[in-house]
Amino acid sequence: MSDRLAHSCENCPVAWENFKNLSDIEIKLVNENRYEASFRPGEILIKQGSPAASALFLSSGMAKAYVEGPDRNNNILDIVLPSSLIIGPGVHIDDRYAFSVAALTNVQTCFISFKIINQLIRENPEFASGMIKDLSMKSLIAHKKLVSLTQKKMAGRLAEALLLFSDEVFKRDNFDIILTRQELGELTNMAKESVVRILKELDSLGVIKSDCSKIQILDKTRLRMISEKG
Amino acid sequence: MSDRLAHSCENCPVAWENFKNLSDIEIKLVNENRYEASFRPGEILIKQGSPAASALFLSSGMAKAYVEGPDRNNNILDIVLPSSLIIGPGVHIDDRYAFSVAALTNVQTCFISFKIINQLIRENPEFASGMIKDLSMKSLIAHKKLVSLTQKKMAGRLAEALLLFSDEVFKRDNFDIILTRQELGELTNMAKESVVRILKELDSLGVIKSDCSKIQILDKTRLRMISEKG
DNA sequence: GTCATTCATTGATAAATATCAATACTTATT
DNA sequence: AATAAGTATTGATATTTATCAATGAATGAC
Repeated sequence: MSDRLAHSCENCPVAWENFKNLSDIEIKLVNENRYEASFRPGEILIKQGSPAASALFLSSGMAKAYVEGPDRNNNILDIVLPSSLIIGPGVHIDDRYAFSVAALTNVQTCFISFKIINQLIRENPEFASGMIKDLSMKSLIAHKKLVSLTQKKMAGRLAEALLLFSDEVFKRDNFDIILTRQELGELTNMAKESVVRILKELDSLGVIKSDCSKIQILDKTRLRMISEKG
Repeated sequence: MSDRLAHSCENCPVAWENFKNLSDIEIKLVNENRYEASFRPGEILIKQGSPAASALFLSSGMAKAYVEGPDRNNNILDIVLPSSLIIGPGVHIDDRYAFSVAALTNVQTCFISFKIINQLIRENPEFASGMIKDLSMKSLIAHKKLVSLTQKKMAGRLAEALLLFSDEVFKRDNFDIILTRQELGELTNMAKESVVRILKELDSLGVIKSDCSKIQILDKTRLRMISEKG
């Protein structure tokens, strides 16, 4: 992890949408209290339980947000991409991060002191409102995830994960999945062996082509059906 | 469901904590745009998917918040008690309720137009901040629920639910559980028959006494252990 | 009070999924 | 290149949990 200060928020192409609600003076404040850092794959950006002092943004790369359960069992909550605010809900409650974040690729990040964020919430109602929208959106996603994990069977959950990568993360139909089978299991709540078996099954059905880390979606309509039918 | 306007927010003993951040004029505004309604057990206060115009508070009674999955499978998210804000996260996003709420007992409610809430968010930074805290707290609870539902086995999940009733809802060790076995299953993500079997098992272990709707916790330490060990 | 309906319980069985063990394959390191 | 460590795959098996079917108990409607 190497530190340096670079670029500027004013014209950042991957700035958080809510920063558009800030005045020039306010965005300058953010910019002056911003620290860049870069991470390599596997390195931990945020550790669950540690004191939460900053909000985090990726300027490039991908990371995973996950909760560590008892017995080293993890649940991957989300694949984190640039432009999205990473701020554990615990920050507003008990000053602790409620989940961990680890780099999946090389990652460039900006840390912005939570003091500044808090000040902006109090000074700029539009910004506060944007923060509420952001939290609400994440809450909605969490609801969906809960229903998916509890009501769908393995094939449906894995299909959903593949669609996440295709539609949201890579925005293409063939990609190098950046998660191991173990991690895919942590995302979809199943054992790594089950991930392997269901990938193979989807492959033999002709819905996808799966060769180690390379995934190609052949029949997206069918994959969507499997995802929805559970 | 009968309507009438009564009491007043100014000295409501079960007012939402965040209303304490409002000025006299603001609380008056809330009070003037408030409608009371009462419901009987089973009646639906909020229907998932319907247009979201109001925030809801219980002034007395208990309700269940639940998401309706495909195929009439429900997940009970939470038991709702007085003093807590009920406002689907969808309200800030797409003006739809993201979950349903149904009365478990006779229930007195206050509906407060979301327009007013939104206005207060923009005019009163402390109130906005309180709203962010509230959303964050709910988000934290959702994380915990996710981990619990995916990583614990049935006995652990049911033990957790019993502790919820004992510690949060009734604040006593013997109570008339207000959920059917079916609903207990929707809360803990298991079949109603499994609920019956595990209650029986906990009973024969001497941890609880379970007789239809009457539950008595005999060994809370042990119950907590079962809940934590999974 | 009687009937109908929902709710609770039980046992038997089936389905879903995890675990274990062995092996092959990759990747990084010396 | 040889070794080691993590990763992927496969088959066999065990565990967990749901489903089905039958019955009794409780509750509400008339």
